[in-house]
Amino acid sequence: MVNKMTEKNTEEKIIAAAEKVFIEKGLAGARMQEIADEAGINKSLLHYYYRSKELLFGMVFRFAFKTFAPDLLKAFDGPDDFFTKLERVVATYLTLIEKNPHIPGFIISELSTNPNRLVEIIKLMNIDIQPVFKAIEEEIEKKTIRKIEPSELIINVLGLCVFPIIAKPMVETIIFKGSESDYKAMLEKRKTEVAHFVISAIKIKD
Amino acid sequence: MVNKMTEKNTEEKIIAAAEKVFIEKGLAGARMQEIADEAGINKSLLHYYYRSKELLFGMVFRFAFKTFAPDLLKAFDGPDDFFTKLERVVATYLTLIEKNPHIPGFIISELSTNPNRLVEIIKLMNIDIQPVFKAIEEEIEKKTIRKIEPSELIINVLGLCVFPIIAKPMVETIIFKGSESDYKAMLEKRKTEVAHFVISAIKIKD
DNA sequence: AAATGGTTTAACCAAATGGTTAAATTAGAT
DNA sequence: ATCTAATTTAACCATTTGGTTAAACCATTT
Repeated sequence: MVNKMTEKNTEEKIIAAAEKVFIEKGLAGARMQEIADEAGINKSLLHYYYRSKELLFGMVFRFAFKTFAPDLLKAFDGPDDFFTKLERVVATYLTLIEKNPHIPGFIISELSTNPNRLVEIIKLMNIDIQPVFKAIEEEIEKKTIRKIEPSELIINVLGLCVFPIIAKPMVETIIFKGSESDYKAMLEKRKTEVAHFVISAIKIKD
Repeated sequence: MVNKMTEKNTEEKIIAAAEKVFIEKGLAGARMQEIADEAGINKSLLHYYYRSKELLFGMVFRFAFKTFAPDLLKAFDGPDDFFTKLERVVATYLTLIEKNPHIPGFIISELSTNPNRLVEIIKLMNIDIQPVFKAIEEEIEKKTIRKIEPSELIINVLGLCVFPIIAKPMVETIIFKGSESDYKAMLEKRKTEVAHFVISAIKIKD
């Protein structure tokens, strides 16, 4: 056993480096040599452990997708009422992507150039949003929220969470006149404000 | 004069081809040869007319940005009341990006890898969202909408418009189980529903 | 300590890629 | 018709890039 637990072994170093480079530059923009340099190893080791650029990229992409796809849905079961869940989902998700701000854009961008990637990945993951659909429909029946297509509500919540992060340069430059601190403050505020906004759009008061 | 008005001249053919290829594949993924093939011309002509890949890309990027940045703001002046404007802005913008669905993702993605591009482009364009800020603040004062940060409202509207289009593969596959017609119907519906959603989130009824 | 098998490296390779060049072609002016 | 200047093309070039290979290295077993 080489692995001393304290320092990463080669495979881990490669994955960490590949994540960094691929997520930052995309499949087409990434260079195998840059990944090797980032990992501090010889380029041949990339092929020794992962065969090809495409295969290594696949690892990174699946990791990224798995990290970001399911958390949303899981957060939606539990005993709390719908609005509390919504608040929790948004706060959790925004915190997660705030820590990995390049990943949503990476996934969207790579899927845009190669939507096929999604087909394979979904086979291995079986994502089921049916429970979320059901939860929304129940609220509509209970008349706690107004009639709305569940798909529409889900898309809205996702868009409100993801957009300010993937569009950071534009938002920061144009809306906040280049002030990164204002941008960050906005992100922080959205952890509560997005749910607040959505709830005030759908809640039926009586 | 070579130009017969009916058929595009070489420069135009190049730009059209470059738009298609760059917007589809991004700067890093695009190939000069592919652009030449798409335009039906010799690769040397790309350099003859536009010097380098970077310069040709700059043309395309500025065109894309100019097409998509300002329309939003312009639609916001006029005599109509705030909610009518909002409805019009959303419908207009969604129609525009529906016809060019790859452009928003293209801009976001390229700015993500090189935010510096935005700095130059803003010099040539001077985008001023101040009027929109003001319009929102006035509505708040008039108590037609609840107290909300203007930046927050703008970001929300943009996110609700842009997200379902840039995330098409995910939305279509996961939320609509692969049904493109359902996806398209959703987009169509959003031309009115997004404004409706936003208005119900901010309107003060009395 | 010698053998073994996994790991790592330097050197190398073929294909791809952005870009150049010089010749050929074309269109308009004289 | 001939000249001229812009346009277009094929051939070429240097560099980059993903990938391979064979030798070196190193830890463990015997």
